[in-house]
Amino acid sequence: MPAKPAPAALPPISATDKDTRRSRASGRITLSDVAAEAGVSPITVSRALRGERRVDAALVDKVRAVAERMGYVPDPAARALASQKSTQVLVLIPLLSNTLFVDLLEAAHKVLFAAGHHMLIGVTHYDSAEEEQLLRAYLPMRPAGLLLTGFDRSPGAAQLLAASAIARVHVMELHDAFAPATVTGTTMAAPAPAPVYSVGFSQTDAGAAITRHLLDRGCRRIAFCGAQLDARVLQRLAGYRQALQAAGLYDPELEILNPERSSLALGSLLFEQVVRTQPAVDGIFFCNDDIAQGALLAATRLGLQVPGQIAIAGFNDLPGSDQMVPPLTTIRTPRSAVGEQAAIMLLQLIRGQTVPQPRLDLGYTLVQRQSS
Amino acid sequence: MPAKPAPAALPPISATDKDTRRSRASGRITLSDVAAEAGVSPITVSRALRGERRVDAALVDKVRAVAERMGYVPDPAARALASQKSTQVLVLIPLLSNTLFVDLLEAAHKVLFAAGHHMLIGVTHYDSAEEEQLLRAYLPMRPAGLLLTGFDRSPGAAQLLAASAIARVHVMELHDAFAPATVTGTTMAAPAPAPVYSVGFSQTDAGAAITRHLLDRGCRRIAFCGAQLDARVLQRLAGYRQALQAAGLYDPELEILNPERSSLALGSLLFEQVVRTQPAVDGIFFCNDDIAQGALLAATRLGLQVPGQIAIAGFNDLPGSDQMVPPLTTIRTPRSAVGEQAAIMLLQLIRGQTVPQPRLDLGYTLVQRQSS
DNA sequence: CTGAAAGCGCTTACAG
DNA sequence: CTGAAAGCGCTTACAG
Repeated sequence: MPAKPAPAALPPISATDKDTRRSRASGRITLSDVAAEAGVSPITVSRALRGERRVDAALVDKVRAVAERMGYVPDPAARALASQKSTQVLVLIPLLSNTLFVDLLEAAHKVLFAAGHHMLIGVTHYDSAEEEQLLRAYLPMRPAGLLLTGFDRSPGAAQLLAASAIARVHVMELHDAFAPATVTGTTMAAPAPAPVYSVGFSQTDAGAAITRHLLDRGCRRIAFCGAQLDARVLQRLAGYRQALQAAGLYDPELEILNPERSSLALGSLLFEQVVRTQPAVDGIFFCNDDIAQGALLAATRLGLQVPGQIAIAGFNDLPGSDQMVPPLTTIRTPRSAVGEQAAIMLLQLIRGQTVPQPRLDLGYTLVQRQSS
Repeated sequence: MPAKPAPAALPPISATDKDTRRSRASGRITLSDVAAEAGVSPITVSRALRGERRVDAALVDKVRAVAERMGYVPDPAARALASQKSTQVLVLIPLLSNTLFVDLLEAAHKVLFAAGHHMLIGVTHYDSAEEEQLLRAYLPMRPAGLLLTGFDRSPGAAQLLAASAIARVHVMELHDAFAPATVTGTTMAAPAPAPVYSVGFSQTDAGAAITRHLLDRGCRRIAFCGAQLDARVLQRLAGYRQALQAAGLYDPELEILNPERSSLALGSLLFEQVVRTQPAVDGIFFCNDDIAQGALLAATRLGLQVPGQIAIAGFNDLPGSDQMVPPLTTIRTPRSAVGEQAAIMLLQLIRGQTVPQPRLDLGYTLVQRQSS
């Protein structure tokens, strides 16, 4: 029961205990305990421990030493209540079962944890209603900051965010640099639109790049297989279209779109569908590596030569893609760097520092392997 | 800035604003606001909203209606400070990049979220020092409960837990039913040891079962390939040994243990190692599906027949195992059920209810596919 | 640079 | 079943 480790002696009998303590005493070492021990006021301890400037350096050292010796740990709840701000950072991602987001989370966690923040992870399952529900549940916890995936929100979620004024950074997509400013129609100067912070890369450009790669490899009838159909998949699709239209080889018949969750099994299915219904296809761009991996396995089962008869490319460079037979050509996405840089940007916002690049483009890399 | 959505009119000038409000007013709707509106005391609102029994039913309805209409949301920080307990549940898992734990997390989240709790996820990376650091960081947040993986802890972590008295459930392993009670050596009756709560299955039995399956399929020289070498992998290894010793076919030379993180690439490597150094091996039990999948890909590359020349079995039934060529025989582990049941058990502990089965065995299933 | 006072928004424990 | 008082452990805002 006691928060402090039990002393070597047996615990005092409860009656005695009651006499000694206040009724609600938690047994916890508080700021006041440290203050009394150090011979200063609680506020000074508070300031010293938080690293506020205007405290005598010698005092800071002393207070810190005393706090350390007493094993003092600040109470996050009390802190949050008094300061109206918690140490938590709310991170909303679509799926935990996608390595992409796990890598992002790990990288962000590292930066935030080192800065004394804690991550509260919310999984939306690509469902904007779920996302809104999570925001409704977690925003009252007054998170210090918010990390969101992309820009697609329900109107309700957008309103919650607009009303909250919490520092936030969007990841994996870049904010449209030329978004129209909201015009108020008054004679007063319209307030500058709140800047939108984003860290990612152009999904559209990346989609175009891998499509051009397939063209360069000699493919002429290139299909697009998309699952999930979230905003980023559709951006990759847009890139695919751009590239094929520029080459004069675009054919809408070759877009295979399936709203189901991306998986190896779905990849096999989509591959078989393409092979059956579009036998002339000589290359496929899969919107994600897992469906591309499923396609490679299906090709093995069917005895089809990759890339001899049909070239295959994926997206994201997920684990295992380099192990496939043949190894998968793909786009490597900088998700760890995105998580890290987004966390750094968020810290800058939380601290009220200026952010050098509100729209941080981290690019992508074409990884050519043997499947194309 | 305001927590309420901005009114249609322009915001008042700040001087006026100052006159109207207290200096630290957050603009938030509080319990007192609801109480004033409903014509009762704040405590009654508090009790009504939390569903405490001893409040008049009609009053409860009224208070709830008023709270709803005003859009009142309780402040978690204030609640945590006053009650000395937060709504958070701390969940510590080894790795987020393992589907196993993600499934567990999703299932636990569902139960806990529905009960008004929030999950704080900590990733230990199979490192007990990291785990201890996470406990040190998160225990001061006074989580309502704890979900831990297995029973391996550093002494420091064990001490933190022992001193905290927080409700906790261990997952994925079952607590040893016959753990020795700590004897104090005093003449006083030793206090009954605190019960340990666990939800999982016997990793050892499951390891023995899949090994026996390989024996049943006619394999006589069966190798064990283990990566990561955490406690659960070692338990599977123990099961492997039991089964082979019982059959009189145990050979320590056939245990290939590698402490590296489990991955497809490592699986390929281990497989090639077995084939090269132990050509007589006719079956391999891989401690996890991902290395087994890598082995299957390596077999494809090498042109080895599975199971004709060598049978392969995995563990956990991870995504993609059913898609491999040939599909992978494995042990399906009930991680979603483990997450769900562990969450339910934790809620019972948090609420002070009795737990019908402190040691909940959810079993496992042998899934025979074409790789064996 | 340091501090006394007030308050953050709830719940506990005690009365009635 | 309802409430007045006190308090949870911090920080803010104001003085000096």
